Amino acid sequence: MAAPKKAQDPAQIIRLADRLSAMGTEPRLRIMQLLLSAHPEGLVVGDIGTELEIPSSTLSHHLEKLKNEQLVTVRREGTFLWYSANSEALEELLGFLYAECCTRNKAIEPQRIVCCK
Amino acid sequence: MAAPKKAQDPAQIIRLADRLSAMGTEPRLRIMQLLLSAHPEGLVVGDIGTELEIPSSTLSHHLEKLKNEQLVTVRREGTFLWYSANSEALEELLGFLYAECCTRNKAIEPQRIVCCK
DNA sequence: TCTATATTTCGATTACTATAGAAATATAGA
DNA sequence: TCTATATTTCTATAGTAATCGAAATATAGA
Repeated sequence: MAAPKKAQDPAQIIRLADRLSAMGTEPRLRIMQLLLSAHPEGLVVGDIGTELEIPSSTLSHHLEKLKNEQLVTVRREGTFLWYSANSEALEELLGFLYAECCTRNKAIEPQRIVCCK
Repeated sequence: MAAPKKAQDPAQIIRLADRLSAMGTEPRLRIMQLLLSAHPEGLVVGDIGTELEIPSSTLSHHLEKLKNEQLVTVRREGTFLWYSANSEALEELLGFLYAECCTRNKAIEPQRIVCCK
């Protein structure tokens, strides 16, 4: 069995950076937010576009980017493509940030993330 | 007193997206990681550059970007500029992601972030 | 097969973003 | 003031990314 991925693993850092970047635009962050609110079924492309008022070709590019970074998954049902948030990728990302900020270092107290509000 | 910022606040989404984007390159994610490991004192620009092998002009641009997004703070001590991770901005970011994934929606179980590994 | 609808791909434009050498600026100390 | 060191700004280049209308493709159903 391979050793667990460390935060210093160059490939992991690059993957995490790419995922942060993929979520780092307003339209795509809204897409992720919307898909999470419809988790785990997800939403059809057309409904995402209608909800967020994004032209279909633009939306298609954004979804492709999120898909390339494994932040979303797709399944086809007839003519429709259902996009869902990929909780595994989000877990890795959130786990990394949590570890860096709250565990490996003590920049943020855990209860400020976990309990409050 | 102003109402607490909701996740739907357009300005907050844009700010969070900009911060995700700012951390969304390998060099800048490494810078943040390094600054967190030296938190709260932070590090001098030259030491960051030496550690990560980034030319000074390139590093300066990366630091400027992180500073513009409030992800780092700077203080001068003589000739040296000390950069530190800004835990408040990181807390907002981590809090948002945690809420979207674990609280508002149930895409990830909290204990998968908080306890494991 | 023909039509309607869903989604992507094409093509083009525009605008950022990362990079880094060289020059400029800032501070401390002699 | 002069020098040394730290850091930024200038300048340029190359690559990447966001946008979206129009055309192409995919699927279902009549």
